[in-house]
Amino acid sequence: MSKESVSIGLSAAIVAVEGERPSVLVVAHDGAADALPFGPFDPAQQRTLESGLRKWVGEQTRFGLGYTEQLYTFGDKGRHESAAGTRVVSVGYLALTRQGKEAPETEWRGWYHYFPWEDWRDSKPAMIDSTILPALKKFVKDAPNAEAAELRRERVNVCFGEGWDEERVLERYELLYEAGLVEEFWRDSGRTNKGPSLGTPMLYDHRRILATAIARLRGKLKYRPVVFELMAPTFTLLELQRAVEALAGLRLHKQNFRRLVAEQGLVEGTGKFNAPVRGRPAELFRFRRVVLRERPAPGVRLGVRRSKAS
Amino acid sequence: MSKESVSIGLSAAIVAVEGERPSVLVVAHDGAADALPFGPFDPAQQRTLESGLRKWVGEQTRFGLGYTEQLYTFGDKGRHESAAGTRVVSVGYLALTRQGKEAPETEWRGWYHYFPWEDWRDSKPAMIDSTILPALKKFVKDAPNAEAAELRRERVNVCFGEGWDEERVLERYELLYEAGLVEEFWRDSGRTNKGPSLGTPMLYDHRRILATAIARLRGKLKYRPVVFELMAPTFTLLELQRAVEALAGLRLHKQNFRRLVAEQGLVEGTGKFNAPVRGRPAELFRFRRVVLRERPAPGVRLGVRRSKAS
DNA sequence: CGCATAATACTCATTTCGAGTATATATGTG
DNA sequence: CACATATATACTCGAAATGAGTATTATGCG
Repeated sequence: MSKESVSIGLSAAIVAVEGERPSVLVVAHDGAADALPFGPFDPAQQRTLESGLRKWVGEQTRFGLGYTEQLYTFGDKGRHESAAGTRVVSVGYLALTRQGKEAPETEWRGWYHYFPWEDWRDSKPAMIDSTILPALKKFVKDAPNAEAAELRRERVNVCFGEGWDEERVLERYELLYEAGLVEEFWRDSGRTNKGPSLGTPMLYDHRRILATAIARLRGKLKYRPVVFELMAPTFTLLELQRAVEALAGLRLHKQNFRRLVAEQGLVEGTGKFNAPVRGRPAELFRFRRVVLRERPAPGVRLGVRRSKAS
Repeated sequence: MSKESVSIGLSAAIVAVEGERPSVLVVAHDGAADALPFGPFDPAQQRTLESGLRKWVGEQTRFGLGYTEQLYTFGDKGRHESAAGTRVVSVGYLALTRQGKEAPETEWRGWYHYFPWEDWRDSKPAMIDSTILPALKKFVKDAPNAEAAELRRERVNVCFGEGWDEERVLERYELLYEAGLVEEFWRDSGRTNKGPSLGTPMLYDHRRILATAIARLRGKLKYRPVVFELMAPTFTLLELQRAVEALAGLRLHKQNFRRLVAEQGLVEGTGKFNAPVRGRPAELFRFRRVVLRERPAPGVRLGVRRSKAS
């Protein structure tokens, strides 16, 4: 067995929501592609991978992390190599925080810059019908044989066909990658893209890690009360709804959303009210930490709405 | 930064179901603890982590893997160290297969040997009330301070309290580990256990990886048709139900289970029937692969039953 | 035939879900 | 102040999903 050294890298998709904008902390040097905060894992100093993560994220970004969750470990050759030629295996994490002032070299960026097709809040993004589906149709036709074409057709249908499943963020990104619709595909294969390039590209496989993070978060929303990690200590129900909508990329039915949240005992009123610009003042609520004890799987069930009316 | 070398290990929880027994492929040397098939990742030879996995699993166990899924990457100090003292970071995988003849050195072992408290099919396992809860009560009392005690109380309640959530396999194992109720805790801390030791221990952190695998599989069952990876090409609905029950560790309501499976279009009848020992013959069904195209998130929803009757 | 046993079909009450209407409380405008 | 507008909150309604059960059908066996 040959002896080639491996090093472990840690990347984190650090997510916050500000009003209606879900954002991710990126390291942006001029000219170079945006990157997720990334650091090496030092086995001599750190007892666990996660403590290593917390340490250098703290150093690099001055952020205290709240909820963190490991996402996936990527070790693909060619996707990420260190200068010395050692193989880098990167472990991706999702971390939730309240948006604060970013440290030097980093900035908050709305995550739909990277995934414009994932935001269905206003309406179905036009690019899906105008660009994505035609290009994917071609991708199906270009399959090497009939069986492969059938497989591709199924994937296209599951990802972008009838019945939008907001959780399939990674599947959609991977499909667009294979179809050559995102810049990373051309960069990784060393060729030049002559077709459309969707969304803002990122360094290495960081957009894939971010896709994994969004997918995981959208799923988790429904059965664990993770949104509250992103909210201020008190908030109105509409603010909470907007945060969930921002993350899920969908509009929710207001009345039903409040019913669900209330029924599940996720929040309690504070008796105080906000001072709205117009309209009736809304009560400020806080998260009821006790539900973690009371209910086996509390989460913000979505209560999606399918019609147009509000 | 000190220079300590790291190596990557790959472990796989290879799962099959035989009748009512969910089982996992283990490497069992006499005397030594059972281990998951485990091998080093050779960065020089392998392009991706998964291809590395497939290669040595094939060599060691002669098994072709079907569905595989990465689970989690563990790097805790002390939980797994190589002879040379290098730090081993292990990437765990879940793989599903149909049970066949095992290769030398490996054998199929029912996974409830390792997690006897997870099988609620007959009834709530007696050990929970007789052993686990009393010991955990003591664990809560032994907390260093009141706040820690409260945290521990919440965890105990979520893991073993009212409302069994069959997916929390990992959380429960970790809690039992910290409370010193599984052998690995004492082995890892170099002390001798004088209290109860629950379930069969495994090498290194393999039981933790297996717990992660079971948790993931139990979750996935409900929204992806993964059970069919474990079934023969044709099967009766009761066989399918028994497989799901075996994995989930719960009994389901027969009539409702068939309604769900049928309504979702997961299976189609073959027109053939089995030859039962007694009773009316059951139709043999096969998995309808097309649902992967038709429905966004097909899965075997459970239809849990809460009463005793069949 | 008359059981026992299992498969399959059908019924029913309750809960959940999506959608919508109604009412309450604020601001701003003429 | 009356009224339009905007937002918050409460309540209603029908359709579908869910949990639980009864009824009927098809076998083998004594």
